[in-house]
Amino acid sequence: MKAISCMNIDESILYSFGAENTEYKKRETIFNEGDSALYYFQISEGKVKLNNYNEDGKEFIHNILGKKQSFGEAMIFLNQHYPINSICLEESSIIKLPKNNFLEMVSQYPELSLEMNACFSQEIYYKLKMTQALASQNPMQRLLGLLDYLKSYHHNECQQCFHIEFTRQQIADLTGLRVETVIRTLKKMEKEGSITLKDRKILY
DNA sequence: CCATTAATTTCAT
DNA sequence: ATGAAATTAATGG
Repeated sequence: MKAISCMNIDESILYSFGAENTEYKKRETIFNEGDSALYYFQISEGKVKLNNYNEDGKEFIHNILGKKQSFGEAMIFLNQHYPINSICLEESSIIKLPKNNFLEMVSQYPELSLEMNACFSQEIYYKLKMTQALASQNPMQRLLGLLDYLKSYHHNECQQCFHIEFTRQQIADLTGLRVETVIRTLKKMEKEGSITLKDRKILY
């Protein structure tokens, strides 16, 4: 299956429709839960996490996105507020295109709609798989759900050579597990041969 | 070096 | 078995 990085629109097209580039520092917020969704965002450089905090302050990360990936586009088709926060994990350069300009762009480049449908489909498919995995009490099932989800972003079909570029803490926050549980479960998985741990890298 | 951040272990529950 | 706290390792200036 072709992996789809959602959604990578040529930067020059974005600029021609009035997009602007904003630099963010590490830990800086791009938008907060409750803000109205007014822009399409695409990462030019850097890394962004989408998260929430539960009632006792524990973080849940929905996704971590990198170069050439977009976020917030689903909300553009709704008159809704963001249900999540977006925060930069490192110094990042983000292109943002106002909603109306975005819609104008899509109407002039209808093929973007198709691409976007493909992206949304992919997203929904893996979100469902993640939801299934997260419904399990078993930490290993949760981790496998996340690993499959992440691996789906990349084409390489090779066995255990896909490097998970997240910290243990981030993995914990993505799966709703504690960091110690992640560490312990990863070790168990290595023993069973489902992953490889080299130095401190996780290969799946 | 020192400061910061991440990974792992220890220890109490 | 789990998580908070302490310890150890690595990274960056």
